[in-house]
Amino acid sequence: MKKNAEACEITYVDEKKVKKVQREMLREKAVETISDMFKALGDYTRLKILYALSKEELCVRDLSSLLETSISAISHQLRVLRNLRLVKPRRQGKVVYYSLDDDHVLSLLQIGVKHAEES
Amino acid sequence: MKKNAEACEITYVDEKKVKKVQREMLREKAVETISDMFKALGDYTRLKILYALSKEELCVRDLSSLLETSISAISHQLRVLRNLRLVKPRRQGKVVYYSLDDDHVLSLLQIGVKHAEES
DNA sequence: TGAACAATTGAATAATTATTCAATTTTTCA
DNA sequence: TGAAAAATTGAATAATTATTCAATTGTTCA
Repeated sequence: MKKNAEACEITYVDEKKVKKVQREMLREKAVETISDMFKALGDYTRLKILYALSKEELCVRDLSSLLETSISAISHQLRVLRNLRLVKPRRQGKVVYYSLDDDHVLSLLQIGVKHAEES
Repeated sequence: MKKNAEACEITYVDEKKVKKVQREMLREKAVETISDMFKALGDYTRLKILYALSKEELCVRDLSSLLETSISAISHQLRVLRNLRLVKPRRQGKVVYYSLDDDHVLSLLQIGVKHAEES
C-alpha cells in the first residue's frame, strides 16, 4: 500500500459534516483489529475452514481433504486464524483438532450466509 | 492463487465426519458472495469508508479529506463497494454523495466494533 | 460556448499475500 | 531406539490488489 501525496492540500465540501464524522471515527487500533478479522473471512480457503469448523471440530488432514487443499496450505491459514484467536487447537496424540475460538465469527458467518441468500 | 497437486490422493482421519460436513458445506457461489463481502470490509480504506458512511452520507471529496487518501484511491474503492452493492451513489449537480446500500453491513460493522472492544 | 470543478477510469507500479516445496518438529508405537 | 505419521515452518514463487498518475467524462455557470 502506498501513501497519498494529495493529502496535504485538504479541501472540504462540507467541513462541518466532515469534522463531525471525524469525531465519531474508529481509532486506528480498532480499524486494524476489525479489518484483520474481516480479512480473515475474506479469503476462500479461510472462510471455508471457519464455516467447516462451525459445524464440527476437525483435524488438519480432514480439513485438507474436505477443502481439497494441501495440508501445508491449510496449516498456514490455520496459523493466521490462530494468531487472530479465531480458532484454537487441541492436540490428541499426533493429531491436532481445531475448533472456533471467537463468539463473533459465528454471528458474522450467519450474516454472511443471509447476505448470500438474498443476492 | 495456485491449485493443489496433493488433492488427488485423498486420505481421511474420520471419513464419516468429513462426509457429514461436506453435505453441510456452502455452495461455491455462496462462498464467493460471502467472501467478497468480507474482503470488502477487510481493507483499511474500505472499512473506514463504510464506517464513515454509516454515520453520514458523504461525497467523494469529503471522504478523501476525512480519510486523508487521494480522491482517485477513494473513487476506485467506492467502485468496488458499488459493484458489490454495498454503497449507492446519489448525484446532486457535480457532486456525488454516497451512502450505505446493504442492511447487513451495519450489523457486520457493529459486531466488528464489539470484537475490537473485547480484544 | 468554454472554463472550472467533481468524479471516474485505465494502465502501471508497488505491496501484499496465498500456495508450493522442502525441511523440521512432535508424538506414537513396533 | 528408530521408523512412520501429523502438523508446522521458512523461503520462494505466483497471484492478487491498492494506490498513483494521467487522461477523460459529466455537470455547472459565467
